[in-house]
Amino acid sequence: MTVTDGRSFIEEGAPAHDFFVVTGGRVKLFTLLPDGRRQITGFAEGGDFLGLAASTSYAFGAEALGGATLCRFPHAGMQRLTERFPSLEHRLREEASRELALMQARMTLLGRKTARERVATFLIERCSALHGSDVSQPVELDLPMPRTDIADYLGLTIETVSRILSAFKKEKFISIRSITHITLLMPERISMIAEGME
Amino acid sequence: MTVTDGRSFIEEGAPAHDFFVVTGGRVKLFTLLPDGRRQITGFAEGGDFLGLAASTSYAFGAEALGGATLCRFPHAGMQRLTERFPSLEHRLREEASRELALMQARMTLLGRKTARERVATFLIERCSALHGSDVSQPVELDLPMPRTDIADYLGLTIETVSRILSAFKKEKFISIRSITHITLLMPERISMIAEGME
DNA sequence: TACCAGACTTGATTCAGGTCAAGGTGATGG
DNA sequence: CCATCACCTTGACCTGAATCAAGTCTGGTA
Repeated sequence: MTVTDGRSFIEEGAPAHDFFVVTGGRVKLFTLLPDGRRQITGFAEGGDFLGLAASTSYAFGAEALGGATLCRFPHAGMQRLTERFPSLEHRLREEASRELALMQARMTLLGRKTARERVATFLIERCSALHGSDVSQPVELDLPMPRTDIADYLGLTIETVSRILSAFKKEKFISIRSITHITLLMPERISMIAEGME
Repeated sequence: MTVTDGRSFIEEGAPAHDFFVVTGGRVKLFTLLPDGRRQITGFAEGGDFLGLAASTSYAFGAEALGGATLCRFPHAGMQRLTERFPSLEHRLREEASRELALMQARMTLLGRKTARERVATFLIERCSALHGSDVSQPVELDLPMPRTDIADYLGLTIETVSRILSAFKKEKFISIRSITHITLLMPERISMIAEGME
């Protein structure tokens, strides 16, 4: 199943019949308020599961971020599979647990961190998604999502995200080679900021 | 296993050996930043599972809220149990999924809602935890947690929570019979505010 | 090479919620 | 019956991030 850029393939609140696995590209998950305010609750990429949080209806919407491919599994079929392979059930629970732990960290970010700390956390998060969490030397990052998405992910406005990236650049913590391509010059400093220790 | 009021029984970051079920009383889960800022990521009560989000170390701390009783299950024992009763694994996943959906809603609250909307959401949440989500007539609520905890749960300060409750009272949406005892006089109005539709 | 549209940046101003600082309240014990 | 302490409320003021408003950059097109 292929989804083109910006195409929505899960509608928040729609009855949940399927379960997805991202096989290629990237996807963003979000919830909306009636007046259009949006919270991006996560990004998913190759190998990630989608729809674990689904009961009878989806608790989130999902949209491709620059083209993505997915595998769709109807719930009924999944149930047959888990009955046949009980270890799959275990795997799914592990996946859900990992996601839960991530979300707790993100709740702390949204509830208690300053804008500067949020952006720093985001950079470090991207960084350890790609490479390990080695924070001792410069790292090149690719930010495949537009600033709007970063803002909606961090609970900020696009202007604030932009301003803080500029500030980090002026402070020589990062260099911005192009809109999507950023180098962390001092990852350990950014990591400190992310944890609220400046 | 009994835990007295305010007693901490899970240390954030400690190696996770156990899994808990709350059998009585209430418990709060939280994460801390190095400088003491706190985000309460959830409240748990009778029947709730704790530690689903645990991998090798706990992603959160936990503390009793006015005395609680718990059942402790070592991970190893759990594993033996799930091997014996595969349906338990399924049950755990369901629990984790439910929790995931709740957390997505909470991320939207923390990232995108105003203080007024957050407090309204909190009241409605408490309300539907006790009774159904019938929002048509006055409901009596018991808030067993101090204002500090409500504030840390909503990503606000205690002063803001207090001010907004007072405002709701002046607007005749609620009446405050005592610190812990609140009546929603117009639940449907509060519900509207919670969703950002005023 | 110049033009255009969409995305990003930057600046000026505003405001929601935080901070700081007094009070109030009510449960407990002397 | 009053003192004390912990928790809550209220007020005055401040500030970080939002909002409003121009620019600027980039990549695609002719």
